[in-house]
Amino acid sequence: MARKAPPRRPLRKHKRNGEAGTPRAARLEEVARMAGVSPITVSRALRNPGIVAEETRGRIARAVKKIGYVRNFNAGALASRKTTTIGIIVPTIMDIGFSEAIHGFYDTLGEQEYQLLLGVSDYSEEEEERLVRDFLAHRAAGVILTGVSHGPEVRRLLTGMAVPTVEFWGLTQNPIDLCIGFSNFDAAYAMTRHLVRLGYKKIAFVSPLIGSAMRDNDRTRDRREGHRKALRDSSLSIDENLFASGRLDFQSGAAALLELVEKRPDVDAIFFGNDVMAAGALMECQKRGWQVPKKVAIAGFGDSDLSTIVQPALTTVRIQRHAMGKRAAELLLERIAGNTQVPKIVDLGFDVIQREST
Amino acid sequence: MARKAPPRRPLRKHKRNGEAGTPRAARLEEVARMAGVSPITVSRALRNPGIVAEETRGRIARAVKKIGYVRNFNAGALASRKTTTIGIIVPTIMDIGFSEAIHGFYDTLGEQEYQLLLGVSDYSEEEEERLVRDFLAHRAAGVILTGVSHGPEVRRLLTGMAVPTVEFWGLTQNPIDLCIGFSNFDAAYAMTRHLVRLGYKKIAFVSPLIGSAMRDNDRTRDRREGHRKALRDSSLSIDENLFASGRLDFQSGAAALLELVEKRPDVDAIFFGNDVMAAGALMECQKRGWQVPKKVAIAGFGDSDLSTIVQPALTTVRIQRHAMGKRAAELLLERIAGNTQVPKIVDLGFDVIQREST
DNA sequence: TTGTATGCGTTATCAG
DNA sequence: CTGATAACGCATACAA
Repeated sequence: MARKAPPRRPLRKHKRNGEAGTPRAARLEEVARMAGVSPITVSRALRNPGIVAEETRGRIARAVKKIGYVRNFNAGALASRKTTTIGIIVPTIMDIGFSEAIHGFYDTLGEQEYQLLLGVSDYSEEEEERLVRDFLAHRAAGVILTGVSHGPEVRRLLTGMAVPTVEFWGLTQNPIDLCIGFSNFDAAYAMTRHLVRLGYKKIAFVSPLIGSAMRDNDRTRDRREGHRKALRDSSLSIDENLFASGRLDFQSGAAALLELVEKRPDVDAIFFGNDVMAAGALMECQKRGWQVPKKVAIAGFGDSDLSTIVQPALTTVRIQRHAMGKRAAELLLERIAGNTQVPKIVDLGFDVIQREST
Repeated sequence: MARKAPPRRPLRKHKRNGEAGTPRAARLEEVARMAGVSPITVSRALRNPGIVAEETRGRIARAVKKIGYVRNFNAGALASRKTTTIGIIVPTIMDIGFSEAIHGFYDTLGEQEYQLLLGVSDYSEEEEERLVRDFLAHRAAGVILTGVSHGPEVRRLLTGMAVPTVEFWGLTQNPIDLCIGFSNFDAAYAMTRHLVRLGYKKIAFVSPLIGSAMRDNDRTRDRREGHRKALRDSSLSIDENLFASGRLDFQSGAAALLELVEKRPDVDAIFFGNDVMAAGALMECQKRGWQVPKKVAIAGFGDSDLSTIVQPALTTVRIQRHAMGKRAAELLLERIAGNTQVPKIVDLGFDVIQREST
């Protein structure tokens, strides 16, 4: 029983890269050796050329080129606990509004040597949370979220890890960190009031449903509520037959138009929660020879390119899509840079654009 | 002179995290301590739960939750020399075609726990090269590029680091690694031949110009050349007055139409290199009361949603936008997984869709 | 302006 | 199924 433990052989120090199997990417050290300097000097030359002597820098540059050295952000991030990665989540990229916002980010980020991690949530809070987790696992320097309502974990994660965050496309008094956008409620309210002023009495509202789950979301809900409030404030009755919804595409816009006209033949205006649906309805009117806005007025939301192209040109709500992205990125970068003077809530507003369809 | 060197004080081992200043993200080790296991076990439980005893796994899960641990991909990537990051470069996201392709990637990547680094090159080869470099610095597991012509460095970098790569939206016999798409040349050729068969003789072509540099690119060039070849093969003369170009938007489509009609009043068909421009031209015709296709036939490229909505519905070339993205991601993932049976060149083809505008 | 020593948080490898 | 140890490639802190 009382057997002695076997004498402990010294553990063989294992080299992970023993065999010359897979070719490895070049390391800083190899560049350093070739340039006759230390690795840290190469590192400096690459990140902050100004602080390295010109002559040294030249030798390093040559070595880098010759060896084909490519930086390793992962190692760098680990050592410095910093990254130049920004994570952004949009519900979809099939909506030109979000595409344009992303375009806006790019105008700011591109020049600043930041990389963009893109997440598409498909309007799902669960998916959004998963994506936020991934961004944090990447130790993203900042995160941009669409809208102002998220799962509870999202806020906890982001504040817990103290990651600069911008919520855009909506407004709230209690942002996770910063927020920039416009009030969906106010915008819809304004449009409906505008329609009332034009003399319309039976004003319908169409909610776009989105994502594979075909749900609405906080933005859509806010718009619908803004519309309802405007009706109440105008002493117009709220008739549930004047509400419809449908998938966010041309066809469903046309379908919603027909549905409403059938339910309430006397409907005199339809406010679509999205330009695309409004354009679809406009096309349907054209096909059927219905005069717009004579038979029925049509308004959209978003002021996409479409709205000036269709006939008649579409009355719509203009929002600052590109600016929203651009400014969001600017705010985020300032925040990351440690600027404490960054405004926490930025309202970019909206405009009701009266054209020919109302 | 002969002063002795001062006795070497032992260097103070510096702790980087001496002060309790910035709160640090929790580490694997802390979770391990709380769960009463070693860090490596936690690591395993997180990455591959199956190989850890259920009971152990439970304790670990609880500790993770309590501590609020979030994985650190940077450290993981460094240690394993692997990432779950895919880099993709598109020329723009303002074109619905690319948006839809990205959407396609997502349908594949999302479920596979990969993250997406997005690069927008704005149709610039220099920018594309910079982005590829960034992706490599992130040690992306794979890269997806738009089109098949790139700066020379791009190929060198990608092959040099042996990064699985898919080029999409075009076809070439000599891909960097894999490629999937359709022949822009053949597609345009087919459309023009189609127009010839319909009896048109004066068939114009409009090249969309893109990016802030307003250039064309290999895809556009291929389409134009396909068109020219079709004319030659049909024994139709090539008249430079039947070529125009303009920014890729509605307005420029309308402008190109007017320009062509002015230069060649007898133009009987116009093939636009992009649906958006074609739709713009269609709108212009409608405004002016020009019958389409009676006065002039109009064809587009891309089969976007627009094409079925405009009146008359637009004849166009359908390409597999969503499938291109989805399949590209599938190919890439198989390649990353080490599957050597992946086809190197995948032709998704195209279809000429005859509607009412020709 | 450059170099030395050390740590970043994880995973591969090998042992049990 | 779990653990001990040594890398992974770079940047910070400090010294020279």
